[in-house]
Amino acid sequence: MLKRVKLKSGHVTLSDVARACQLSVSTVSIVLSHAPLSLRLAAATRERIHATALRLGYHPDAYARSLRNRSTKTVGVLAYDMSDPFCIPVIRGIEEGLLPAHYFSLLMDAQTERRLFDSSLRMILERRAEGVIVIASWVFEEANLLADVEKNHVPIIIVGRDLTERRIPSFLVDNQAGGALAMNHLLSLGHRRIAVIRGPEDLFDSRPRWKGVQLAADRAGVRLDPRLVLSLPNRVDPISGFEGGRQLAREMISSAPGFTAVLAFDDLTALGVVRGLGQEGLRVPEDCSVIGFDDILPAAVSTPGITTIRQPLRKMGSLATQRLLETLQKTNRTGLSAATPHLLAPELVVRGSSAPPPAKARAGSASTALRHAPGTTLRDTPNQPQRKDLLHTVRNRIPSKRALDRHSTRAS
Amino acid sequence: MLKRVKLKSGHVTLSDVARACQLSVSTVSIVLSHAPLSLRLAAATRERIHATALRLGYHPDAYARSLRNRSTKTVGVLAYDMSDPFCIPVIRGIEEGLLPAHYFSLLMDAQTERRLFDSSLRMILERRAEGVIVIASWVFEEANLLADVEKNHVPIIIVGRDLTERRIPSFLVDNQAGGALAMNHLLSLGHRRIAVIRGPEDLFDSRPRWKGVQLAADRAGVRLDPRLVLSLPNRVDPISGFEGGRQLAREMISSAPGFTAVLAFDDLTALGVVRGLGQEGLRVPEDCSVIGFDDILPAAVSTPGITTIRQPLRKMGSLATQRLLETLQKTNRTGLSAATPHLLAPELVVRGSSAPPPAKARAGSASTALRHAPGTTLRDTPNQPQRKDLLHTVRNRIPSKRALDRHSTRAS
DNA sequence: TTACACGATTCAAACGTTTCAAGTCCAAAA
DNA sequence: TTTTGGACTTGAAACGTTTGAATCGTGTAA
Repeated sequence: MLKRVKLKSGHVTLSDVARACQLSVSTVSIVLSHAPLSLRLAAATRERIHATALRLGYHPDAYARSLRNRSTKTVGVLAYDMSDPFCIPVIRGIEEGLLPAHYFSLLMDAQTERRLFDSSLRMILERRAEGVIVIASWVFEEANLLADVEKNHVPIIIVGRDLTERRIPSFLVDNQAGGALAMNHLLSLGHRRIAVIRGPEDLFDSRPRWKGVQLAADRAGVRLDPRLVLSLPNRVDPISGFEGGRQLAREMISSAPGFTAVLAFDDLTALGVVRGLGQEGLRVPEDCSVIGFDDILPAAVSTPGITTIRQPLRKMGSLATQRLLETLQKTNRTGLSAATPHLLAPELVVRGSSAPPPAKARAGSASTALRHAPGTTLRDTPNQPQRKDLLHTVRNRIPSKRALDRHSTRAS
Repeated sequence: MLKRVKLKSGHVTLSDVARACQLSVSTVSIVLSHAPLSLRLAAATRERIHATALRLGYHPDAYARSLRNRSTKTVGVLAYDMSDPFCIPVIRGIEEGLLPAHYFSLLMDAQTERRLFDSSLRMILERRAEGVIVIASWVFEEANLLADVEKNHVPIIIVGRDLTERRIPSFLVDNQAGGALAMNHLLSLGHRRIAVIRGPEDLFDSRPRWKGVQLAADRAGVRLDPRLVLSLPNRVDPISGFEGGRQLAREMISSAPGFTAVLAFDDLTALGVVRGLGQEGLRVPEDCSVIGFDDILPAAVSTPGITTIRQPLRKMGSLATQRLLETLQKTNRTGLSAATPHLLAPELVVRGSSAPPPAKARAGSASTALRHAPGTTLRDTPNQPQRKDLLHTVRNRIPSKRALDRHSTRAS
């Protein structure tokens, strides 16, 4: 007949329910956790326990439970910067993969800060996430914490960056194919004098995208004017691309005017370019076309909509998650074949910002210079996670070298 | 000399470290948790323990620790939809408040789904968050789980919605002041025939914003044409406002043409309006001005930039967090004075989408009809959390009724 | 020699669960 | 009457920590 007067934590526990029911903790646990044994219990008892639990507002303590069960059903998700619109659809994809498996995401935002990246990863480790998905277009060099992740046998996967050289399975868009896709689109519209704004040096994506652009230009026999190929400065936050695009566009107009299209590193840069052009009195697309990369929300809702290369962001998230869950299934966790990155095929989304060059500029160009493969139609809906209808089939997960020609789709 | 061969979980535990050091678990714990007792320990021992822990990659188990300590240092953050650009700055503000207090956010995304809202809240309860912050422009009526939150003595705060009637402390923008601010801006530019797109019925913000708009119009003696006052349909996801704005703009052009400005419910709606006007051949701002509400990223980076009413989103997040932390400090948690909502002052951000009406329309209007209070200059930088320079001082937290006139600031 | 203090380390209990083995009770079979 | 068996319920240990109390040497004072 012991009677505890003060309950230390404000939370209702199993023993609170047990006391109220005049039953043992075990019994209550068995019932409330739907253990197989609960079938052996009198229906009336079960009923009573459930009712009491509901009345008291009991919720099992995930901490105690995980401690006992040694499973947290948790996957750590470490985003390099959640204020980058890039991250959100990826996170949605991850959520989409996690939900049916009854896993739970532990979402951390590194806010483009190294310090936070480290502390977040530590947190994920301390919270005993069973796996980690890192969303990083951003660099995290020589993070010694990653070694700790391995020491604790926590599988890790990265989205948006190729880290296969460190044996980390990687899911990212085929940047080279995307770069080529963008260039081919402009070429097929008849543009010949094309400005390119490359990404910042410290961003992994910059190089392969540029390579794809060059390749496509070479193939078409178009020479890129070096004065029209500039690089963004290293980014300090997601929107610095906008400022960069705006300024570089203005610089190019004064240093080497006469281009009829700008191929921008990403959508925010493209939006900056549109702004910069406007400030110089040029209209998009009448005077100059602009194409971006990523297909983030702002690109879709601005006017004109930004023609862009869509990254299957959501797909990247869900594929990465599936992969991680598969790994967690196996007891033998060595089999994370991280030999080659998973390159997802990008898709061209044509919106209002690209059009044939103005008549005066079009003079010397052979309009049928490029064969233009008829692609599937793609509606002009933004790459937003909540649109169920946006889950396009990615036709070839790892595109062949020839994929460059193939992708060209036309939207409204 | 007992020797355990198989370690069940892959994680390195205290006893692993202890064994490696030939010391007891207690000793190791004392050292690694920096308990006061650790000062009594031989420096050499301390050294050895730290070194071993580092070598093995030990990270304390947050679950076991919280269980024992009965404190999780966790605050649940429940966002109604993270893909809404509205949420991100608020989350940043929360993070900003949590970090210095060494609290940790448990971020959940309800994805505008009732089911997920419930399960997320349950999750937060099960993970023993010490408090909850709900970001909700969206409704969650009769959520019985909220009762459970109370039963477990978990303080709760809401951002973006007034729930003081349920005794929940609420932080939100002064919507009525904002609505008036928007209308006054258009009026002061000389617009008289103004279209208004009201928010959907099911959104709390719609009514007070509209009230402010009406009030301002009345004061200026301007009558709003009922054919030019339409409501958005209930939203299904964050970007449905865009589609709504686009369609309503086109409808209005055909049903009651001749308006010179559109006051849109929020930024996405405004962006939709710009698109819709464009499709009908109208240019912004030359033929028609557009003003939005919120100041989300897409409004800032589109061209022209959208003139808008900025919500101090980040501030809302950090104030709410501070308030929550104060409550957690006290042992007596009853003092959550939730009598009146905390209304933060909105700010007018002038960008390219608003300008005086076209000359032909301006004919009959008295151009000096309104006195125009000179406001502080506000730079045209987007309401993005990562810009440190964006932390404006909100001059009056709870604006007086006369605040309507006062706020009018001009940016580049 | 005993007692004592002191510094260094360890014991053991507890946090809220889950789960297996082991109860208890009662009616029916031996 | 004792045993058996089934239906229902409980005891106790464990998960990885933390922490106040206890232990163990060892050198010094009584």
